[in-house]
Amino acid sequence: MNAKNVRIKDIAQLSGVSVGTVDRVLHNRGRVSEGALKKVLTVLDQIDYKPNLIARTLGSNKTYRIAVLIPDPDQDPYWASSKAGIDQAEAEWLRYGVNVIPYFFNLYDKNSFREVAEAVSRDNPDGILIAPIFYHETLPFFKRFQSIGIPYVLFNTNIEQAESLSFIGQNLYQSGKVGGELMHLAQNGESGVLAVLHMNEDLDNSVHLAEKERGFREYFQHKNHCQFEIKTLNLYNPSDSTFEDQLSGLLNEPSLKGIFVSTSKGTYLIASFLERYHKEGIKLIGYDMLEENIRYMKKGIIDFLINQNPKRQAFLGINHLVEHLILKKAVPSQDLLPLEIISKENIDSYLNSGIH
Amino acid sequence: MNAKNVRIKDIAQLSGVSVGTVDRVLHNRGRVSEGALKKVLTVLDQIDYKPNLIARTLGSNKTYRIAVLIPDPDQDPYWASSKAGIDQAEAEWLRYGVNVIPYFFNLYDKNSFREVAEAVSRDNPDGILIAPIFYHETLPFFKRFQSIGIPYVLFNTNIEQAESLSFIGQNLYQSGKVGGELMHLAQNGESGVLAVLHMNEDLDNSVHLAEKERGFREYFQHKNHCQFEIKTLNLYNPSDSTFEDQLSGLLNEPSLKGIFVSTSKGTYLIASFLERYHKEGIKLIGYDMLEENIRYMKKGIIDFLINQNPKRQAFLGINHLVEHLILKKAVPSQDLLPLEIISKENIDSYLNSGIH
DNA sequence: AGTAAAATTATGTGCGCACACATTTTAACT
DNA sequence: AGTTAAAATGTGTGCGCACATAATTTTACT
Repeated sequence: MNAKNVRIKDIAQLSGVSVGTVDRVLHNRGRVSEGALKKVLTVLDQIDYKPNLIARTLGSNKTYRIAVLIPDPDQDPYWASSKAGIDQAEAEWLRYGVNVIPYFFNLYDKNSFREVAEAVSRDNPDGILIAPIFYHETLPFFKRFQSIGIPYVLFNTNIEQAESLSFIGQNLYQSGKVGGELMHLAQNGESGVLAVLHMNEDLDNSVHLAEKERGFREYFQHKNHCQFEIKTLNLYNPSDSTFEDQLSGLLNEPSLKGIFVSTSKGTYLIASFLERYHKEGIKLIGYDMLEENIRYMKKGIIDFLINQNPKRQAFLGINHLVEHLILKKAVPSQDLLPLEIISKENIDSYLNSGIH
Repeated sequence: MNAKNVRIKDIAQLSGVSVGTVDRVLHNRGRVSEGALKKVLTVLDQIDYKPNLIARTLGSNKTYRIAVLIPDPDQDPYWASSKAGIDQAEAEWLRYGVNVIPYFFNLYDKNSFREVAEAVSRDNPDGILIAPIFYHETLPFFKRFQSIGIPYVLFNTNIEQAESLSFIGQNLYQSGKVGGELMHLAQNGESGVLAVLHMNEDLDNSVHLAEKERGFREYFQHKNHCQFEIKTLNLYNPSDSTFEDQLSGLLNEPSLKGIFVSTSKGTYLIASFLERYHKEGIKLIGYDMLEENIRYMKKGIIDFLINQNPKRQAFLGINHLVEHLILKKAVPSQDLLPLEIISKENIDSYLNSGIH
């Protein structure tokens, strides 16, 4: 009817060249004279050409391979969610010739990461989505990927120096502040002990957890009528012998009013302890809608969850790569997801809704 | 790598007829002899033919007209958000031959709705997206649309009897409960007066607001240690003479502890009154991230907002219609969006993120 | 049997794009 | 100026499908 779409043919006509030339300009294939290039570019500048994705995939029978480098989903339900997002994205793009190839590394083993990353660069994919949870180990690979010209997108954890195509995640500092706000809300009084709890093998290597703590503390800093004392506790493997000692030390603190856990897996672990020791009145705030966390929230043991939406993060990561590779669109260098607050009353509404 | 897809051509070859015949069988267009029909059907039965939807949309060079029936965006910023979502969806699908035709009706005038709905059915679009805020006036039109075979999708407000292709919105009852939960959290004590405030011309006709109130009250019903008294107030046009009287009557209530406003526009109107009268300590909870609401939230006058995400609702509405019309996909009969909780600390994270 | 009409079946075209290949223009030499 | 290589540009084909149209077969009737 109206608003006919601009086709390559139209661009060719407008700039007085053939479609072949326009094609070469659009794809930077060279072999175009300066004059023609200029003519086409001015036309492209004036109109808003959006290639017909459908026709494109039909025309070129290409397939793209995107490598995904994440921790083994079997080790942690958080990463299982990421995997789900990746699968969903693949299902969506499969018909456009996109193949996603997952590479899993051991969450607790840097060497395994190195090996797998090695394998990725050997397989030479068209694009890479990566969760760079090992800071030091990841850096050299970015250089490598860059030198062989494979675009890579980061998610979950940002590394500024990575010079990645784009990062998808959250503002972790602000996330900590939201944790503080919720903790404050959940409290009745204005004093007592609050704990920040990290569960990680290697805290030095994981700046992201420290960022959350900084935000949490910052929130209370600015509330001068608050008298809370904030303690930090680093726990490692739950099977470790010191684990239970350290934790029960904390839980026996009589004026303990709340715990803020910086990781999703840590959240339900702590919840299980609170339940076991029948500690009530201690507010618990943690991360993500893992199955276990949902259970403890419905039981009333977890008060709030901040949703990092691992599924959507991974989904968007693939999307960005596809947009870059196939649609040749400019992707934002940062895509910060909202800090979703999950409570007992709205949790179901999140569970029932798709990824969107 | 991946299994080659079966094409119409292949089916033709296997059954010993031409592609034209297969095409006629696939689309039930008749004009096929019994013998040929049988041959094709047996082949179709044995193999799993999935038509290439991409090629299909390319091949049939149809254009689709989708009518959108919503209140005038100029009357209420909430509906301006919806309009924005519609525009975004149109931009996305324009190149695939989808045209969106907006029809606006007067938010305060049922007759205007009737007239515009009449116009829609006269124009005979391929699909309709509709915000059925006038319950009684909308019903007959659904019958009409059904009889002439135009698929329609509802958003914002659900009408069970509508037998629509799909509904996009939120669980309003649950939304009220979230409001209750947040109000409870924001309170220091466990007693006092809480107000539920509706701003609507015609409350009888708008079940959706009543649903929110029901949820809100229900939340406190089940908290037996709560001593709150909940009052309901219906306000109409803010330019009305009784408006200010009614409202100041409420605000002068000495034990008023909080106000829950059921509409987005109402939220900032009340906020402006709270600010003008310097009423502090009255917690205010309302709906949606309208510009005005954002301002009052940052000022600390609005404590929480529940995000209905009008933009995304409308966007998804168009998407569902497109998926039904063009891609012939099965769309879910309900798409309930999450009840997003917005606070001072996470509001920016929502503002910075796109629609996704 | 012969012919026209109807029913059935086969072929051709275009959708917008990518890409291979043919053709023309320009440049670089003898 | 003439020849050739190189650069630039244009043309043609196919992707899988829908749909129009052409070609063929079947049926009906003189």
